[in-house]
Amino acid sequence: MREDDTDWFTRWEEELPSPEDLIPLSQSLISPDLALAFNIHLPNNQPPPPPPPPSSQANSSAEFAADSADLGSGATTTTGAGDEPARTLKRPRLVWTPQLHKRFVDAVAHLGIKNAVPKTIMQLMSVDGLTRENVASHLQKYRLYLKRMQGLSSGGSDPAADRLFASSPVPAHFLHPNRVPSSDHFMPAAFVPVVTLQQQQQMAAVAAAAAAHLQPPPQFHHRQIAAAAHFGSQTTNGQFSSVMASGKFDQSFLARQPQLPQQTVQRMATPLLHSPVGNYVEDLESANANGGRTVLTLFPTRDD
DNA sequence: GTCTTAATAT
DNA sequence: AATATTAAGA
Repeated sequence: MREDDTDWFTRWEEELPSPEDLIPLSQSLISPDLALAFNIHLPNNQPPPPPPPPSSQANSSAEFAADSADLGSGATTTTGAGDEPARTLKRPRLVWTPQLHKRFVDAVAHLGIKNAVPKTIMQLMSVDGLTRENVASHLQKYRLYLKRMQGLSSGGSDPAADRLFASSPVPAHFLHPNRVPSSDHFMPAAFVPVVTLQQQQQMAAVAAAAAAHLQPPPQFHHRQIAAAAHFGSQTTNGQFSSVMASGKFDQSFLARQPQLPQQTVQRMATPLLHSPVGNYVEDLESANANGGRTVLTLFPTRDD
């Protein structure tokens, strides 16, 4: 049931969110309970404009949350009151949303296999609050995923597994390194400064509720539910196909060669859009016997 | 010091 | 289950 998809990058580009699309909402980290208790609702986002070529300039940073906009750049804050938290405080678990993962994949793709190490990936992603460890951990898992993928030539596709990873197309070079991406195609428009929002939080919550066959809180709209439910289900159709006919390729990315000196990564991320805004929202994992675990959710925007 | 991998913890 | 943390080796 796998179809060939050699145009994945086309789709990929199309899916790049435009600056207007992202709502840089700065928000201090308020305690999850607080956030949930007051569950804040998002402004909304405007209809998605077509994928503009790089050079579109945006000014989206206009509307900041009246609530608490400072935190945006600087230290991680945990509670609105104090602002010297970082140290010694445990960060909430990061939730790798499809959007965030996409960013990760983009970063890896653009760095080139060789430079795609946690630190550089992290830098390229330029997601405020994202740590090297976050990336390292994700990278490790992602590599395992790719490896697994190679094992499968035809036939099996484990649908249930790896939903997240399946949500972003795997660049061909990841699988067959023979090709050099540099000279060729794409270069995704521009990274947009990220990120996070409560939209996300709500989406996640709704998705969780949906998954748990629960009834979502009344304030959510159907569209949101649909969107939330959608992500993760498929999104990506036939990304792998004849690629691995021969069985094995040079796993340059999977099994890394000797270390090489790392060089400075120039963040191609939206150099001049607006100031990097980092926001996180704490979210409580609900609907599960989890004991209310706190998570860090970084999320850009919509989904289609 | 960073990276990678495996194992283990939450 | 997903993510974090740690250990050990390069």
